[in-house]
Amino acid sequence: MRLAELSERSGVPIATIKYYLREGLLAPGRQINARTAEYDEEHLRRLRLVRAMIQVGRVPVATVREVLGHVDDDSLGRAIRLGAAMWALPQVPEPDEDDEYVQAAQQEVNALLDQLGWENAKRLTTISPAYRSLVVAVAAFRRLGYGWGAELLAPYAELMHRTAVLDLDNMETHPSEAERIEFAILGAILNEPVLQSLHRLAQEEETTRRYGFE
Amino acid sequence: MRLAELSERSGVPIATIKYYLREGLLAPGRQINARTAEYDEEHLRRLRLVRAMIQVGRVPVATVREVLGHVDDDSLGRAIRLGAAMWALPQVPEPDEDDEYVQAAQQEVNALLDQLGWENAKRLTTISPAYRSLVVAVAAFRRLGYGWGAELLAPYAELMHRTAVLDLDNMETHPSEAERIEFAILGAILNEPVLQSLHRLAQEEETTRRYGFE
DNA sequence: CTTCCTTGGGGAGTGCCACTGTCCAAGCAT
DNA sequence: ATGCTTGGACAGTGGCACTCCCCAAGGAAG
Repeated sequence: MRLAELSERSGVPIATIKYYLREGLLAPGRQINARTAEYDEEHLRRLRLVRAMIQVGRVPVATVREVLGHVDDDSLGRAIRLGAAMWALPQVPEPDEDDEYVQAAQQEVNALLDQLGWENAKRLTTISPAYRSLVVAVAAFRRLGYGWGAELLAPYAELMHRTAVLDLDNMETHPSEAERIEFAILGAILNEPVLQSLHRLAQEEETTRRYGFE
Repeated sequence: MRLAELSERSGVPIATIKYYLREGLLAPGRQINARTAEYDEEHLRRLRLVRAMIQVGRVPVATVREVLGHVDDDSLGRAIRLGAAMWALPQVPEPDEDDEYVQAAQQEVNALLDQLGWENAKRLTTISPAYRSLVVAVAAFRRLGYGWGAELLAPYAELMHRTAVLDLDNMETHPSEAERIEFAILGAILNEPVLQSLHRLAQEEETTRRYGFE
């Protein structure tokens, strides 16, 4: 298929596809002659994945390129490829280690991990972006005068753990290793908008149950 | 306190505070004379809230202004003020009603709401941004060939509902109505980074439990 | 064969957004 | 009085995700 058809079937404007090609998010088509290139179903699939990451997952273009590099790298083990996808996701600014609120938040989060018995996560605290962004968020609450301690966080963490179990159970229903990897990476990125939307819907539902529409 | 001190105590650069003042995110200080203005603790608190929304919550400046307008509007009822905060949050692009995947996703989500008995949420489908962004995310999955039906979504929705119950329970521990409103709005915005981080941490924990570090 | 339209490539430009640098006149401190 | 600081205004700046425009090569129509 030509560029025009690729554009039509994916719904992505031609100029944007050219941009993705230039940025290395999409492999070049098979060159038929100097001025014609041929694209196949695999290109279409990859293009849709890129679009989903950028538009639904709000992943920056540079990060998409990085994530796709891991997807295509057969030399990596499974945990590494999963980790590569999640760790490349958008991050909040680095926590300022000297800030007193950040230090307090760190202790709070560490206490939480102890309380939950998340030994593996504890070992990753120095490098995990998820740990760092949690610290930043908790510190922001504390700065505003809201104690957001391990005892309040724990029930949330428990629920999120169950969510992660669902994620991995779903992933394991896929038969082939390659498909599992793609689903996991896709899931790590696209699940979050789904969860966020469900959370907001649930808040609307629960708020109106308690207080009505007014 | 002067601008310089406000900057120092909040950690926000002076130029940025000036920008927020211009954008109407922060009330002007009490004018002492033509070239001096005085700020108080309330300004500091508001500034920290603005910063948290922008940096941790990734809320656009225009949206922050809108949300703060609702926070300060005493004429609104509680549910409206809560809704105003959540509905102003960043959105994915509008779903394209003509797209077949979007239509299928809509039916899927409607079936889910029926199955869960979320009657109130169902009544809001035409206007709720959360509903629309859920549809967009589910449609993106379907376009990539992954069925993401009500039966798979339901357990996630159940967990998110419990999360929302925790949110509102926490909110109700605050004694005054004004404080509850502020906490709810703040929570709606800052809770999401917390949840997202916990989710990723839980995924890391669960992945390494199942597959080790490799 | 010639004219005209289409195609893919590539660089430059656009629009948005969150800042940030510069300037200026008025205060204040010494 | 002199020089530093302050608050206000406005014009950049930089990053990012596109998007426009032009070009030369093919192919189609007459």
